[in-house]
Order: sequence, then structure tokens, then C-alpha cells
Amino acid sequence: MDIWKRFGEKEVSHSMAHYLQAVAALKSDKGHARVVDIADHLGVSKSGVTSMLRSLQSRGLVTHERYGAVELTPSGQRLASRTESNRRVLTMFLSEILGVPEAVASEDACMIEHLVSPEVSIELLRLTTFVRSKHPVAAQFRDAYKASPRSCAEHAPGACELCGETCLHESLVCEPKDGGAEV
Amino acid sequence: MDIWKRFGEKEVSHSMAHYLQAVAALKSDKGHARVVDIADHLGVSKSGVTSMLRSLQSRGLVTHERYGAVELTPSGQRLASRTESNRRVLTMFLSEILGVPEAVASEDACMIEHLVSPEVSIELLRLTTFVRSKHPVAAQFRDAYKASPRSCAEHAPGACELCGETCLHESLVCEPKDGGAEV
DNA sequence: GAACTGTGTTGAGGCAGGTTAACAATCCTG
DNA sequence: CAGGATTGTTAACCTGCCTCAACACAGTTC
Repeated sequence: MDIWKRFGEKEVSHSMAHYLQAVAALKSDKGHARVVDIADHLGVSKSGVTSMLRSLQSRGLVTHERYGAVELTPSGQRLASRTESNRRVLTMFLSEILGVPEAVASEDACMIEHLVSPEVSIELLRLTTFVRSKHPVAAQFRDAYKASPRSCAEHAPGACELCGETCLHESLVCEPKDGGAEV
Repeated sequence: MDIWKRFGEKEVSHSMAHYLQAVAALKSDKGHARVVDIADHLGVSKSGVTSMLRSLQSRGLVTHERYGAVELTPSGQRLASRTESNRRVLTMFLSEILGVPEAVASEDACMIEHLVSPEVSIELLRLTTFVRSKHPVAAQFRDAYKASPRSCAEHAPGACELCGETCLHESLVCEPKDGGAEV
């Protein structure tokens, strides 16, 4: 059972995804993406950019000749825009449907944008669209959900279908850290 | 703007999360977690385990003396069970609410289980519980959602609120790969 | 056209997380 | 208790992704 090892075999790593997005963003903002722009945009060194570009080029995601322009290949472009869309869908879902704070939504979206599969993204978009829609059931749903219980403790006793023997909610809640005399 | 760099500064990495989960699982299955068990469980070499244990120990997540037993510390235990709960919540949400195939749900859950913040997990559990519940609105919702449009193309023309200038759905869909003469 | 400034590349090095090979410790059994 | 099998550690090495320092190229400016 080693699904977990496929983490390292993803099409692109977290870093790569952000390099591709940076190139796409710079292209559309300034019309071109130079090494120094990418470096500034991502907050890494120019040499880091150079070596990452080599790596991206070897995967056929960008083109880049010495001292020359950086361009996304079609697959690079596709990956960049898919990642970007994933981020938007995730952020929207997390903040508007789940209702977590903007900052949390953005951060979580950034962490997982390159990891969710297309199937999940598509369904997430569909769910988000539907819940936000004018459909009468969607409106009812939003109200009823707002009023729904916040923890297993508030469920009918012993009726927590999701949790097995132990309450999932409890292990999700952040206990105070060890030395924590936080206010 | 470099949220993206915090990826590497997470409490634990993907690998670490799985080592912790492995230790927890072995402890509860066999009563003990030895190096070789962890190695088998995760499909890595024993030496890899030894060095990862050193790293986890330095972070205060496990205890392990030479040739001795491996134990989770309280923080290690907490992290392991939070990750495990995240996985369960995510899998449930992805497969039952979004309706993606089991295999996809499991894989995606595994990829992101250690990355989602507690706030998101908690709300995800709440949403999942509510949608699955006997609440009359939940039942209506499930039906209406099942019938909801699958793509922007089916939305009222030009009324795709989520997508900005370009349709998100289009960029999420997997186009056929370059050389693809797949059946 | 020499000098200065900005841009890009190379090289050496660090840390994480894996590998294999060799060896050390422990345990099991005749 | 000797030998062999199992278990655990170390050492050397690899890749990914980053850093800094040094150098190469390009574009002003005088």
C-alpha cells in the first residue's frame, strides 16, 4: 500500500507549479518573463530560477535559450492554467461554502492546488456553483447548513455516522500547545 | 507574496506524516513498531527509516533509542491522529459528497491530508455530516445537486459567476495528451 | 569605446529524503 | 554456547531545490 509514494511522482512539484504560474502571470502582466522577474516574483535567487528552468525545459514545460526569453510550451501553459483554476475553485469553495477565513482559504488553496485531481476540481466547481446559485434548494441549503451543528457533541448522542469508534471532530480540534499559556 | 514558500515550512512533510501514521498503525495493530515493520509498511529501506526516525526525534515527535523501541510522543500522537482524521474526512467528502471514484478520492486524500488546516477539516466534516444527514433540506439538496449542470456550457449563457473572463471548467478538463491515440 | 549597471549563468555547498552495501547488535535454536 | 538469521546502524551516494559568490554577457552613458 504505497499511494503515499506517488506524492513525489506528481506531474509537477509544488515549486514547479509556482514557477509555471509565475511565468504565465508575468507574460500576461508585462508581456515577457525574464529570469530576474521570475526570481523577484517568487522571492528566490536568480540562480535558482536558472536551474529550475533547466529542469522545466527537460520536462518540456518551458523553452529557454541562454540569455534568451522564457516561454511556456503548450503543456506548460495547460498545467499553469489548470493549477490557476484549481486555486480559484478551491479558494472559492473554502471561503464561500465552508466559510473559513480568507487567509486560511488562500493558504490551503495554495498548498493543494497542484495536488487535486481534475475529477475533484471539476466536481468542486460544480458543487460551489450550485450552492451559490439561485436555485431555491440551494438557498434553503445555505440557511439550514448555517444552523447545522458544529461538533459531534451536538449530534444526537452516539449517532455520529462519520466517526468510527472515536470522534473525528475531537482529533481535528487544535488542542493548546504544550507550554501554552496563550490568552 | 510568498505563501507558496510556506509549503516547506509545514509542521511535518508528506513523508513525515506517513511515518507517524505508520508508527501509530503498527502500535495499534501489533503492539509495537520496529524499524523493519515501518520499512515494510511504507515500502522504504530500513536505513531510510533509521534516518527519518532521527529527524522525527529531533522534532520531538517520536522517541527511539539505538536498537530500541519506537514510540510516539504526545505531539507525535496528536499529529498522527489529526492526519488520520483528515484523511477520513477528506475521503468521505470526496467520494460521498463530490461523488468522485473511490480510487481518486483515496489518492487525493492521501496527497493533501497533511496540508489542510484544522479550520478546513472541521468545516469539511460539518458539511459532509450535514449533507449526509436525514435533515429534509439535505435530502432535497442531494437530489437537486445530482441534477445540477455539469459544466459551464450548460449554465445560463454568460452567467458563470465563478469563472472570470475564461471558463474555469474548460481549463480543468483533461485534454488528450500530445501524442494521444488512446482508445 | 571604456566603464558602469543590470541581467544571466556557473559552481560549490546545504538540507531533505531516499537508495545500496557493509557491518554491528540481537535473538533463536540445536 | 556457537552459528545463523533477523534486525538495526552507518557510510557513501543520488536527486530536488534552494543559497551565495563569482563571473559572463548586454545595454547604457559619457
